[in-house]
Amino acid sequence: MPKNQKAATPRGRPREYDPNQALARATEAFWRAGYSATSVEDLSIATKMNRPSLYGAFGDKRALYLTSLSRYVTRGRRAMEEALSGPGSLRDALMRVYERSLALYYPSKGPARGCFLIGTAATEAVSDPDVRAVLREGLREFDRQFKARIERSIVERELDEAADPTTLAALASAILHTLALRSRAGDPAASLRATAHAGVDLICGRRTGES
Amino acid sequence: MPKNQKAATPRGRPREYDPNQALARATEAFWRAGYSATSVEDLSIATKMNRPSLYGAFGDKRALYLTSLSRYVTRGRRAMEEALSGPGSLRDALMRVYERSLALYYPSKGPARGCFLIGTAATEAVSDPDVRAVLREGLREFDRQFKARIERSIVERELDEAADPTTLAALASAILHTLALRSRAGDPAASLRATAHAGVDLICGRRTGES
DNA sequence: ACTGTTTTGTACTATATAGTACATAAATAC
DNA sequence: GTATTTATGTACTATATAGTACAAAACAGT
Repeated sequence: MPKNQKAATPRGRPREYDPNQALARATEAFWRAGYSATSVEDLSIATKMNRPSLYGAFGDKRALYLTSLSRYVTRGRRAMEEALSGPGSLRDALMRVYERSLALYYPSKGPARGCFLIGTAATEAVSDPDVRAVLREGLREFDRQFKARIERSIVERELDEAADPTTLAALASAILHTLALRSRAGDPAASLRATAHAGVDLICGRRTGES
Repeated sequence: MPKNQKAATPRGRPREYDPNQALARATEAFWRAGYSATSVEDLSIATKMNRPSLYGAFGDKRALYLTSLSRYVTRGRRAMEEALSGPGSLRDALMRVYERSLALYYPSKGPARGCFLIGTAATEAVSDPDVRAVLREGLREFDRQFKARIERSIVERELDEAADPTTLAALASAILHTLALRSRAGDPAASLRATAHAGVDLICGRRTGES
């Protein structure tokens, strides 16, 4: 039996928190108020960890924020892969992405909060190069995925082969960005759903107004 | 001669600051770092006003931020009216809006900063109803102006009368939103210009890839 | 010159916040 | 049991920050 593997029960006093859940709670705190307006005290309360445990587990506030952002981008990437690779047309796939995003932006309880990355990292991005890098790479990742799905639609003759996947993907992302922003501005979900539909119609080549 | 008018020279010690310029400087400070990360001390330095003068002139930090936001929206509305009412096609008008926005988002000196409203108010909007109201109304104002210009294009037979001005305006705004966001994420201005062109092509009814 | 008015600049208080030192607790290894 | 290891909880320090009190300064009117 090789003993390289992590010990079933580590040495000292066991943790009283679940690191993954704590990170989720910290993310929610940042999501509501943004990076700068969230104090370490707020994070301590949200995660139910005392301050020294927080520092021990995640480092300082900035490191915790960057970890939260990375986790959010990773999970977003997976959710998007799933939504885009599902059955149906390009239109179906895109609408699945937007519907899932809206479900995230409007939690069943609590106020509309939009996208964690777009809603909070955009503010810090100008003054913090690391946040900017995470934001830029996150947005690029979404661009890439939209682009790959659009390329597939061109290969499958669903879209005209004259269509440019890069710019169409940028526009599919633009729809996502406007949903992220407008939900945080308090727009009703129904109006954003309509916007998403109109955007998808345009991208998929149906002129607005046609039935 | 009626004496209701404001005195040419008011009573006490004259101000050593220009209120409008001070507001512009405060806006720049908020623009860089966001509302929460900007301290009153930062604002005092940026405006070259000492703290008591700041409070006397603009109230507390939050009031100053709301005033800065309102001023930005007002000026943005005027700039947009000008850009949209200028000569040329709908395509020309929309591109003027985007070009002017990019000029604002990428200052000649200093790092890219995106849109002040979108880049900073979106973060505060969830927890501050007043900021949320300014953000929502600001976005709506831009929607309204795009819509009015699009309606004009329909009347003038430039656009198909089946086109829906409301959703097309929402998409024109979406292009603006993605520019605002991506510039803050550090994307190069040239790539955003390409995105704007692609979006305008789609809105004005030219399929991507056509010459 | 004197008075009243408004702004400025210094200095202060009270609180919030980040980060850490240290004693205690809870587990494993022997 | 005893030592070792890791986590927890309290308490502390140092700094940052918001907001204000108060005296001095700079003007107008008389």
